[in-house]
Amino acid sequence: MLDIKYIRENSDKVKKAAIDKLVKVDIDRLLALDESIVTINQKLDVMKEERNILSSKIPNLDANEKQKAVEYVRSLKEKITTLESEIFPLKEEYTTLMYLVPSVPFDEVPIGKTDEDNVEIKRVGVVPTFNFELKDHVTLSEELDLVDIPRGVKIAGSRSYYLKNDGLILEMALSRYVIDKLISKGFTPMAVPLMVKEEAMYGTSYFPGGREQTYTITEDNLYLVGTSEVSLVSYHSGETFESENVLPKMYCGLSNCFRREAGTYGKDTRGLYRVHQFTKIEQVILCEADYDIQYKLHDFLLNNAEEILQDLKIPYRVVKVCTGDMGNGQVRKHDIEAWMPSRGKYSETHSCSSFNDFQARRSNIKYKDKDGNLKYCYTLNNTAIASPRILIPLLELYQNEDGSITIPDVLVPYMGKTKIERKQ
RNA sequence: GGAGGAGUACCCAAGUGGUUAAGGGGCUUGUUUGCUAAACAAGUAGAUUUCGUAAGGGAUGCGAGGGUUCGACCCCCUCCUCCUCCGCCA
Repeated sequence: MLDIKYIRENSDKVKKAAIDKLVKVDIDRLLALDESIVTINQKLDVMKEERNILSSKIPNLDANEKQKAVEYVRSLKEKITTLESEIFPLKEEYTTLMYLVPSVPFDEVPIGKTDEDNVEIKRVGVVPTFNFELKDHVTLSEELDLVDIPRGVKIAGSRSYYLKNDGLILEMALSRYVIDKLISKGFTPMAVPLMVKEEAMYGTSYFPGGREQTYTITEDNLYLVGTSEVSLVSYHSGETFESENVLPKMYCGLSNCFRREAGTYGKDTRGLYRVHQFTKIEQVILCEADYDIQYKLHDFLLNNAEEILQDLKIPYRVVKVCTGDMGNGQVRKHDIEAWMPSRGKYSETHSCSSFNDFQARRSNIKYKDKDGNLKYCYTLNNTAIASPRILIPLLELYQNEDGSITIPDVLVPYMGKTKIERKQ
């Protein structure tokens, strides 16, 4: 959510942002509503003041005067009620529009419509060549009994799977290695609620836009999170930090993530790339409302993810995400795409975003600055590791001609072995 | 799941329909005394928004949202949170 004052004073920028982000929202209508609401509210305030003054005098009046006064205030009350019923639909429309208004991306963000317009800024690592025919992760994991997709589909429908044997251990090893790394960088590790209230979904700006991607538990009015970012950002919702000295707050959340993947029917159907339920460790930072601080922390988050891929010796590229491929609230975003041999291309494994105060405003997270002013925090997040998607490059790049998988060096201590081999 | 109770400021807590939401503790400032400290006095109800160059005024605000009323912390409804007891349970 943006500050209405900002929208009033920068309507051209906001309109351009909406066009660039492919968001349909009528800013002129919003501003007209804002003006009407303010005008009516002013009238209401004057009438309410009169009502308050008069009604407070009523107990001291004699019977005759009292009756007159009550009648007058009653008529005043009717006018107030009428005005309030006029303003109500305006406020509703205003709120609906406010939730749709996107944040204004930084100037550096490329303008474009889809992920094809994202701009590659670097490639790291060398795509290896093999002198034998490569198997894809589905074949490898079937042969080594690491994953069972057919039975996942039998039990839970399409895009479902079982992780088995060293497949599970590998995921746990990755998780533990990543958490240890992030702890060493100052993050507080957390396991988070996977089911959250609607406020948390709105507060992190996944709602109203992302409703159809979200699993709903109707009976209890709860929602399954698509990322622990929802729970981590909401952790401090409604709170005010007493001083900027306690910032930044750095958290990493381990969670299962649930995504309906509505509208992706027929897309990425093979294997573990696009599934309804996965495991992810997410980095989240709340920081001061300062461009430079946020900028540096964004680069820090991005670098952490890159280090993880470098440790795993997975070749990747980093792209600047274009306006059309950005979320509503994001002002700067980078994706990291890992090389996936079976897809023959780099594909997204990490996504790093800065929000300015877009989420903090909705979640009401503030801090008191040096001068005692209350300000909304800035929020940022990035993937640290998401499995099973990361298993695609991992299994495919670490496969050997005999069908075994070499364990990356950094994971050996967590796996307790150096190879996954076919059971005899 | 069943039966009760509670939510007021940084903390405790009074307030059951009427002007300015008691009182403690803590905190801040001041006065006093040789120190730790004590006593006394004053200040401590946030936050949002609107009008105004400003000084200052208005509206909202007692867990959240509605309702009744001329007027609601107080009465009614819904929801959230916490506590006690019973039942169930990894």
